[in-house]
Amino acid sequence: MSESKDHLAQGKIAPSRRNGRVSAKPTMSDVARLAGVGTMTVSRFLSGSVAVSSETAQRVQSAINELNYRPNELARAFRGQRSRTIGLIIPYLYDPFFANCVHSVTTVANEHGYSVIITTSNEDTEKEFVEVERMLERHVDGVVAIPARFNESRITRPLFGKTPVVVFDRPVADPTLDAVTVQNTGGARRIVEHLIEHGHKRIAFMGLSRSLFTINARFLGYRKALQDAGLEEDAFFGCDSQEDTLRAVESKLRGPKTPTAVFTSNTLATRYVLTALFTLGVKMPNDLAFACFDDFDLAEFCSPPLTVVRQPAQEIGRVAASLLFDRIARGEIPKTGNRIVLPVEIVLRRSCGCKHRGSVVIH
Amino acid sequence: MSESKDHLAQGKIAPSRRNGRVSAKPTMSDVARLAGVGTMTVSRFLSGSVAVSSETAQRVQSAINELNYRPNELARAFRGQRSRTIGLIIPYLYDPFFANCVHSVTTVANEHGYSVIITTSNEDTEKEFVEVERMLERHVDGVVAIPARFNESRITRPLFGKTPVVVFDRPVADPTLDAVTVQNTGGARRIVEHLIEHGHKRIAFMGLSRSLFTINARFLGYRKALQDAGLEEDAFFGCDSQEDTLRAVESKLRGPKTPTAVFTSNTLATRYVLTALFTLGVKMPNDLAFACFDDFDLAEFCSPPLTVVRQPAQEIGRVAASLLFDRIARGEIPKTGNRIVLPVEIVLRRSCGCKHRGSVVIH
DNA sequence: CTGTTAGCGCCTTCAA
DNA sequence: TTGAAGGCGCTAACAG
Repeated sequence: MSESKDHLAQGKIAPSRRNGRVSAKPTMSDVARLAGVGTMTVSRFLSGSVAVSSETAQRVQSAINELNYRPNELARAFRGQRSRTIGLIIPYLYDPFFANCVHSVTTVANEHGYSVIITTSNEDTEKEFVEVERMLERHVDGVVAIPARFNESRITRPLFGKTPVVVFDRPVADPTLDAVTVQNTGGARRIVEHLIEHGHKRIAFMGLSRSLFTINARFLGYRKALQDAGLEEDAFFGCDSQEDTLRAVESKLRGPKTPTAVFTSNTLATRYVLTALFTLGVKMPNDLAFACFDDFDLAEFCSPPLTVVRQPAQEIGRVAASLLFDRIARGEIPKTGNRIVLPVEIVLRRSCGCKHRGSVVIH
Repeated sequence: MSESKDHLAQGKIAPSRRNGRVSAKPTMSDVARLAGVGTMTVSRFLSGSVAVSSETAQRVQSAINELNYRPNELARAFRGQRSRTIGLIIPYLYDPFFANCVHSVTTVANEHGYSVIITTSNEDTEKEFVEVERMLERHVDGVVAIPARFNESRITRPLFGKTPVVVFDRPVADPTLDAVTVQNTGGARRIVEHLIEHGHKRIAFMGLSRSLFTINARFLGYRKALQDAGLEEDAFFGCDSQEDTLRAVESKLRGPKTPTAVFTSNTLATRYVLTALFTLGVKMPNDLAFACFDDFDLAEFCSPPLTVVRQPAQEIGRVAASLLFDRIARGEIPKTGNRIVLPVEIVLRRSCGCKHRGSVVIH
């Protein structure tokens, strides 16, 4: 009895204390008090989990309006099991491919009523690790990630406990994680075959580090195409900066076996190589035929328009996010994750030497 | 007495209950129990707010290691005043300018030990509003936003209560909000003057809606330049799609007063107009001189290389985020917000008719 | 249909 | 230097 009296007393002094604090946000019990009901009635009214009489509903609603009450999502997340938040990790944003992926992931998440905590790793596995921990401490319900330098990434099941994880663009060693990738090898192989069909015998490959999954996969496609045609490889990994790339391009062009075509393996390398060719005054496609992985706005307006392998960026993000929400809904961690491989599209423009445009989908 | 006994009893049964639940994350009291100390000692050890004896520190540390304990950031945020989270709202991500802004905002936030909740409004003020509410419910410590269609945006002080807000790229009507923008008018004016210096008398302006702050500000710069030179305006607002833009460009070129130069007011309009010119077979800069607002990768490789007004995208995001953390640290909401205007840079390439490259900074 | 109780994990306050 | 008590706002579980 005395206990319950205590509670009542508290209930009575609470409002004045509240009013004392100028800016305290109204809480559910403020609403309950004003409406003359218990907090659970307010809670139920908000969640709709259990019916409340339409008359009380009215009163609660007006109390909410009057106080301009908003539920404290932090308290909910803390109390319950779900934070309604997912984490999103990508290397960086200035690659339009990554930016598009982010756009679709956030869109899907918001459609599910979720918030997205985003972070950029800059390909730094240590920063990635720190940020993953931060996300886990915030109890995100799941994580979508493009792992930094895939093999070295510390993104593995044990780190996440029972929090679902979907990686995309690059898989990871851990087979229990879901992964969404594209036909990197197939796409690269096909476009190099196309260059071969144009009659090229000496085709160079330019890329960033081979320790990046996508770059390596594309290199393997390039290699396969050359091997099948009995041609010799000529690959350079190390387009880490404009200067390095310029040096590499220069030495290739001055070398004894000057390539007649070049294939660049992602947007960044493409930019560096194009700049280098521009600097050196090389004319495409006559001096050198050109094709690259990753489409971008205005590839159409380059001089000449560029032949590319296009990835469905938004689609990749959408599929990865959907997969994650699937996992979250089911609540179980699979023994073996899904491995989804999306098709790419070859877009023929002029830089390869084609006179006519065209496109082919590679599954 | 009986109360305290109750608590002790609870303390004793808790571990077994815990061990019963397979996957419960260890809590601070688990650590405390294992280390044979009170929870406050663990708390103090973690925060470093009060010294603990090095011997207990040892024990606590090993307990933490053994249990692989991570503090529950959700509980902290709930309990305390700070969520160590900021909200970030942008229209969309496929504009590289916006993507770069996001990159720098998240980088700055992470440097401050903060997480970033990101959302895209797609220029939809309703979605923007909903997402702001979600962020507020999550008790973000502050918000950085590019408001959707600035005048109509519902981003105003009352909505946010005492949560600090910094808008960037576009200001809002509310003068109490901090705003970071660039020299839109000055930059546009200068580049149009440059076209005039090339001898052009009929210069067209192409843009999205004038209800977008940046577009309007750039238009005003364009207008000023023409007025000062005694020339006639020729503006089109409505580059909302490729089709609309193509139609507009076509009719301009067929009209009685065909422009000899065109200025496009952002990346999107630029892309549409370039595509239209390409489709119609217009040659730059001879048939038509060209200049645009917003630089982008590979503007260098367009045919011809494009003359642009470049905004310091990363810098804008960095300044906006820093301003926000300033506000968060001070904890007071200003009567009148800061209005920071950053310079832009004119980058002369070939599309304007220049033979030589060059650049000028406009403050 | 509605209310009461209890406690999520942490840290502030008070007491030793 | 350390510990105990209490409560942040919410909702599951149990009464009525």
